[in-house]
Amino acid sequence: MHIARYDRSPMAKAPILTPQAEDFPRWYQDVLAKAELADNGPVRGTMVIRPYGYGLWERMQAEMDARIKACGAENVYMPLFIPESYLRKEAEHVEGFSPELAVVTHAGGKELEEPVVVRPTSETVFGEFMAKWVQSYRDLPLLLNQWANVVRWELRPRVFLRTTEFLWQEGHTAHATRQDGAAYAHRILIEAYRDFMVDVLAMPVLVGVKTRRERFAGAINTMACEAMMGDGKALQMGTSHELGQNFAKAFDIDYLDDAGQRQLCWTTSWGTSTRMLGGLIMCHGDDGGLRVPPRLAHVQVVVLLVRDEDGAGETAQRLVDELLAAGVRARLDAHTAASFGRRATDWELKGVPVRVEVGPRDLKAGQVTLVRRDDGSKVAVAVETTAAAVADALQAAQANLLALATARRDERTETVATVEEAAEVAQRGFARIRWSALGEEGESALAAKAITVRCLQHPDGSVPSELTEDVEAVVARAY
RNA sequence: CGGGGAGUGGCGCAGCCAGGUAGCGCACCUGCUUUGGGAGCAGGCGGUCGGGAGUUCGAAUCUCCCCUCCCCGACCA
Repeated sequence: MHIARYDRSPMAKAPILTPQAEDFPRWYQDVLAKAELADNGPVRGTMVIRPYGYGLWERMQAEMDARIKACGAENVYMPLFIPESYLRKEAEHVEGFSPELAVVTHAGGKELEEPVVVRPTSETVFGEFMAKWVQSYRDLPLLLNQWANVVRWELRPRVFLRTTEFLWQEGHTAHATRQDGAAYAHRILIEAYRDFMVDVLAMPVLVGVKTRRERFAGAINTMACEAMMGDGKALQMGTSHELGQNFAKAFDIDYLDDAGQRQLCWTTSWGTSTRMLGGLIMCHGDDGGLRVPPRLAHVQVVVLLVRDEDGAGETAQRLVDELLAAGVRARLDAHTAASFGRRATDWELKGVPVRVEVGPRDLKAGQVTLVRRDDGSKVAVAVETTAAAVADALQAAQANLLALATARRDERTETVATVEEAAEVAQRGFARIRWSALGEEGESALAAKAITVRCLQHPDGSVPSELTEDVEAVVARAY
């Protein structure tokens, strides 16, 4: 068994993609097009998600949905249209969202008496119906989730990262006590979100609480998962909010406790979106394109038939069948009308974790060539051991991507003492600074330089329940 | 909304200053030869040059008006 490394000679040819180091945003655009992930939609800020991109989203949905259900929530569907009056019931909420609302004023050929809003999020509709469904302490906690599209009119859209319409899941829950609501919002953040992001996406996200400035409109506490991208900038991958009793008051979500007393509920909401696709691309992508972690990949292995000679075609098909039977998401590329190099390059652009090359040359030796996308390694393996070798490679690739992303994050993170140092470090990565040394004044000063506090956390990475002296702010430039 | 650019086949661009048959690369289609790292050759399809008005024998090119988009600064999953 020999190990080789695919040498991408820098002098050989013009790069397929704009190199990351040359222009990171351009590289991102190139990947979207070349990996056939998405196009811009006809209306500014909208996106068309292509089959390969949507396949990744479907895998995200499946993994997230299982974790959300494991936390006890059930799926529902709420309407796209919301009466404008609902939004106005919670003062901070409407204030936070009004600039980006899409409002329907005309329908059915005439002007509507009351305009309807295209949901930017569904706290208000959930509030209205949770009030109806919750009567007794026995109805609590009420744990709901929905998968839907939402619309927030964006001034500076970027595909996946900030689009006017995007897909997401939004969870909404009602609880008897503040403590129970807080615990649940935290549980979702850790057990559903962080677990998924670290374990499946191989992204070493930080968790913490948002400052008052960054808090969700209408929440009393916002927690978030923050990831570092390949260029050192931060991306919020998901949020979980304690809404206190703000929405319960606005929508009369109350119940009778076991002593027959009327009590107001405590509610939460939490969401993750197609933005995670953007995060995935910018976290793991390299100059050869996307690199998809195996546990997420909807195409984990492509069996690439080099040439259909000497029974290579039958062997390739048999290997695909074997892999599928072993539970591996495998696909056959027998499109030999296209050159080998073209097809290899295209699958690398798409980031398929493992490629098995089957051709007459290897088969004469009873072998196939196994290539890993994460590190470019090539290994010759005996045909009959392919399935086992693939399984090992998938596992190793998953671990390697997480290790690489963690190493980069740690290399680009520095603990500093002053606001000036924080601003300096944030030019290339994350700066950690005592919140007591930064404060809201320091936060404002950084904001003038387009640097924000991504989250507050304890030095050990845990989520603070109160702002004790040891709490640190993670500050960075962000998408 | 403030500052800087650009609109020409699906994508990326040249042509404009010195008006005169609308071009190039990629992609796409057909054929042949290829196929172990982005194939080659030959032949093809495809554009009212962002819109309108004007100057002119003649406008992608000159003049005026309008529209749109992109990039950098205040909000967000």
